[in-house]
Amino acid sequence: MARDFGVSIRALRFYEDRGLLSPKRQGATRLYGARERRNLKMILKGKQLGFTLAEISAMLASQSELLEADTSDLEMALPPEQIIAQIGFLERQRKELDAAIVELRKAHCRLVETSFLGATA
Amino acid sequence: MARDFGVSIRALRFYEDRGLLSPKRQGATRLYGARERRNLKMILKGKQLGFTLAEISAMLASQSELLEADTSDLEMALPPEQIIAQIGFLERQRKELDAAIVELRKAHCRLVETSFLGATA
DNA sequence: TTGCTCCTCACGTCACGTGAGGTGGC
DNA sequence: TTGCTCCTCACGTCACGTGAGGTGGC
Repeated sequence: MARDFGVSIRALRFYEDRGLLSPKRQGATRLYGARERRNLKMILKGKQLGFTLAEISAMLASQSELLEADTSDLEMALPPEQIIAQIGFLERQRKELDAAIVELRKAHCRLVETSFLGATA
Repeated sequence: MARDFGVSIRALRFYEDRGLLSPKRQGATRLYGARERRNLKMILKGKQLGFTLAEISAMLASQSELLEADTSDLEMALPPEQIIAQIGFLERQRKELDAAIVELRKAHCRLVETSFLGATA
């Protein structure tokens, strides 16, 4: 049903298990409505931004509490400090990634050099 | 013993379980020698560069096979194509990280703006 | 004796993947 | 009847963390 979103059905079950989704049931079969689609959208957005499911769960909760406004969904559920913290977290990761990439590039260059030396020797 | 490396003892057990380390035993107590220290160094280097333990395991194996040269340890155990592949892999991750950071920054700006509006309104 | 480190299970975490075995409706 | 999708356990994966309960040597 809701695999227009490109997620596995197992993932949907898992989100349901964690309380992030709660589709209606018709017997055993799950029925995903507009609300579930909105929630799934937020889940995927949140994941893409590097939040854990626990954090996303909190966002969904705080969102359904103050369901007055209807902002871009995401930002209304996020306290600014959490955004700052998340940015810091992601930037640290990026630094580590960059360092690793640089080092691998160097290693590759050295390998190419030495193989040339070996070929011409 | 070998927590000069800043890894948990559980991690050492785990690496041993995976066959990446094989310390001698004196009764039940493990004795980590020079070889284990070298291997642990490679493990940590490999992890830092984003390789899985399975990949690192293969490196260690191929390294002990051709234990003739004694290059910077790391590069000798890495076929160039694998380096290239790993660089590509890490760069894809970095792109996703960058996109997420940009989006979070935008969201934060919008939040600050609207809170100003709210304060002056 | 107290306190320290070492040990071995073995379950918990994170976000799912992957069968195993069974059902409903066209 | 065949084939399809849906379902519910429940174990597997990745890299460990975290007790529970017991031992050796100063």
